[in-house]
Amino acid sequence: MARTTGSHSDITGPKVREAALRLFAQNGFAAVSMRAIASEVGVQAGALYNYTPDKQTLLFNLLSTHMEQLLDASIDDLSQSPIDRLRHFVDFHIRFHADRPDEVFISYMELRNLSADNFSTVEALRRRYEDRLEGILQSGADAGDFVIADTKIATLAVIAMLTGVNTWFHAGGRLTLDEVIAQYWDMVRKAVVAG
Amino acid sequence: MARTTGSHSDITGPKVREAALRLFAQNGFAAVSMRAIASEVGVQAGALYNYTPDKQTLLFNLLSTHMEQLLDASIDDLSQSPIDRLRHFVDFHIRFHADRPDEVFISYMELRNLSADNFSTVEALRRRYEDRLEGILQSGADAGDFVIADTKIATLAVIAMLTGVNTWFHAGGRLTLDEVIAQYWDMVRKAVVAG
DNA sequence: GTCTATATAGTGATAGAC
DNA sequence: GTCTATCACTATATAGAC
Repeated sequence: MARTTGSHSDITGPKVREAALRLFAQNGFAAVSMRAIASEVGVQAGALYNYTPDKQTLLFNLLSTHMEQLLDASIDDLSQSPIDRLRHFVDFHIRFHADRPDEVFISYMELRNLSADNFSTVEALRRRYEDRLEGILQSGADAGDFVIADTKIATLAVIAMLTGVNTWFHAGGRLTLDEVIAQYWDMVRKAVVAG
Repeated sequence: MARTTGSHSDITGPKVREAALRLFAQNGFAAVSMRAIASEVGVQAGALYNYTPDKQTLLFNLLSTHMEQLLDASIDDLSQSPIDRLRHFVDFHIRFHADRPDEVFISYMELRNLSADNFSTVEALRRRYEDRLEGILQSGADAGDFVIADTKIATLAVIAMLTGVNTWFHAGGRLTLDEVIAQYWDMVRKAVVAG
């Protein structure tokens, strides 16, 4: 397949998103210039506008794609017991987030830099993910497996606790991810059962 | 006490810090200009430099002051039982942070905008606070009151969970702060005792 | 598709008048 | 202590050549 000289859309597009993701995570959306992204990709700033209409859309695409992948990957098997569904959620959440530190970081840090419309879209996706965990906790509470005063609070508490792993975990550190997951599962399990 | 016309140092100084805090929390350090801060205070941009040598120092002072106040206020009574010390920590942490949403927010969001030296200073204060909780958990584990696989992980998990309250709690909402604290205490207590 | 050049506007910080 | 004016940069985004 012959290609016009200088035609690299299929290569440059992903490189722009990867560079933007890394730089946004490292320095913050507002502190990263289009020139800095272009420099990282190896093109001039003007060329970036072949791949995004503006800087705002670039950020939005990174965040919405991440949230959609999170929702696609988080499968809740309703045929299992609430305790098994919760165990799976904890394992999945920590692994998925540990694999994508930059995406997770900007998803928390750069929400306020989204336009109002874009924020609503991302926020709706986040709520759907939270609802998935709340469904598990509610099922367990209804079945008498869990003792939870308020499932919404418990949902937010568990997610905050699990996502916090990303602020300190690094592969090759004192503990393996399996060990970390085991202890978090132990704490989450105890926190929601009778005690 | 006579005062020279235009001399408002004792008023303007705090106003500058308050405006910077509010704007940094709302829009992010990098997105807030000195002109925007000045406008909020009611002076021209040049006047701000009577109160801070530069924008970086303004951020640093907000963060370090907050961390020092946190450390000063978090008193751990070693004569109490580990469970009572932990209960007090949970209650204190949630209340202190709920009272200072802007300070807490920028303390997490703007760490990367600190210079290397300033970051080290703030980071050291944060570690001292974490160590306070880890001391409680270790005492309880040593006494057999708590069952904790790794006290460092448990420390980070509990702090992440408690600080997460700030992302959603607003006074006057569905639940009072007392109710929120009661449920978080229930979850934390169960998570660290035998189960 | 990428380049160079540019329009337009904003930035942190400083100098000197009052 | 605050003002106005300004320096030296940097920003996003666009136009038109190739």
